[in-house]
Amino acid sequence: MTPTDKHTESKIFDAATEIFEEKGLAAARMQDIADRAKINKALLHYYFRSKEKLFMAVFDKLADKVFKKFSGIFEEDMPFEEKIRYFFKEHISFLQKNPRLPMFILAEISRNPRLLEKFLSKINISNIKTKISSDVSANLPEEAIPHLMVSIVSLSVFPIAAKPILKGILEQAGIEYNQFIKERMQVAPDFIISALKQYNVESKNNEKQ
Amino acid sequence: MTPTDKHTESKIFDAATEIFEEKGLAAARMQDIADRAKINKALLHYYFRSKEKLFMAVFDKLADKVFKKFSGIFEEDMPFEEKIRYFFKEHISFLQKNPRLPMFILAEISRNPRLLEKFLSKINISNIKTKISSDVSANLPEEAIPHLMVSIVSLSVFPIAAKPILKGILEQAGIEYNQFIKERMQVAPDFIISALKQYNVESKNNEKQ
DNA sequence: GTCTATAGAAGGATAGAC
DNA sequence: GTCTATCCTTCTATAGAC
Repeated sequence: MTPTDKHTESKIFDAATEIFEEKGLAAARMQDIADRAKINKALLHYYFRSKEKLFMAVFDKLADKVFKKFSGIFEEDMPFEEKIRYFFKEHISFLQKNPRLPMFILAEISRNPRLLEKFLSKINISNIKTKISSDVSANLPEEAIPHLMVSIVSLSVFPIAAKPILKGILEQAGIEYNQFIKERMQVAPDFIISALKQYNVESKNNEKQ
Repeated sequence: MTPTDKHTESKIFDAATEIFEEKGLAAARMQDIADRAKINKALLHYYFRSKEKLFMAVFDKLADKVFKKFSGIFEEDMPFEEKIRYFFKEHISFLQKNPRLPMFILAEISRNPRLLEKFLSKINISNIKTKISSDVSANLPEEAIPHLMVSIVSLSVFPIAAKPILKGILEQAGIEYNQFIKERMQVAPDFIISALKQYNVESKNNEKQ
């Protein structure tokens, strides 16, 4: 099955995904989507009723995709340090294949808080929290877990979400963006693991006093 | 001088700033801006010619504001560890006062790459790089500086830029967002400094071998 | 400088032929 | 199911009175 004989509905859906990811809901034009899908504008309404409904279908699918990736990783059964490395490898290579995805989700939610509900209904945060809790060295206190998680996500998502700016700044400094991101698959987990090791050292020193 | 007898031009500018930050260029309406400024829609065009020009004026001002804050901090004369702590304190409290600013800049640039040039022209990256280079312990190799910088910025910007999502997730876990961010002013620099200390320890061990 | 009224263009949505 | 033609609303922008 080649891309050209896919059914119309999925051609529309794929085109809509590209346009919405690129421009966001407000700037996207039904005409743009029809053009990219190589069909007539009226067909968009035939299949999806309205721009709003088409957008919601796309957003829902993409939010799902993100969450499957995010939460799946912590289910893997491996030692914590290895899991952190696995997370960054998996996650950054996923985001590299979908570089517009994080900014799309973040920007659309920040402009339409009603989308947040749709998003939150997909996660069960305490599941993940418990999982990590049992993983991490007993030295890390309960309250530190959410901070660790936010740090991990910040370090993995931000450099991809801010790609255009970061790419621009790095190039001013003579650094190639794609190479830099590849390095981060190693650098970022090193960074986190170092911080946790040092934390353990300091905890032991405090116990001795 | 009370807010009500400010000159019309600056009333419009302030209203436009709020609306554009909140909705982005594409979703913002000239009527919204006129309403918020409590003047007539025609006056917007009298003072700023077009929506595009009004937007550019706002974007330029806000990009300036961000960069003054970002680059200024590393000019301070203090030991590196203290500087990191100072950066997070200053930066997070700045972003808390302007919570929509980072997402506005990131989202608008990612949707209109022409804005990037305007933004980049404001920075001199090698200045900052040299400054940090001379700050950090001699143990950190040259190539690691950009990674350190990106990690610092990721950890400070992301939790604010992703506020709506993060707030939603934290509340599901029974954690209050503002309190959490306040804690990060301490947690994030601790995290970075720990990682650097551990890095130094490992470098010394390698030398011994 | 500020307002009302309106022109003019763009975009979402539908009717109706095939 | 798919197309052309067109309606109708919304929005930017301007004309012109005060």
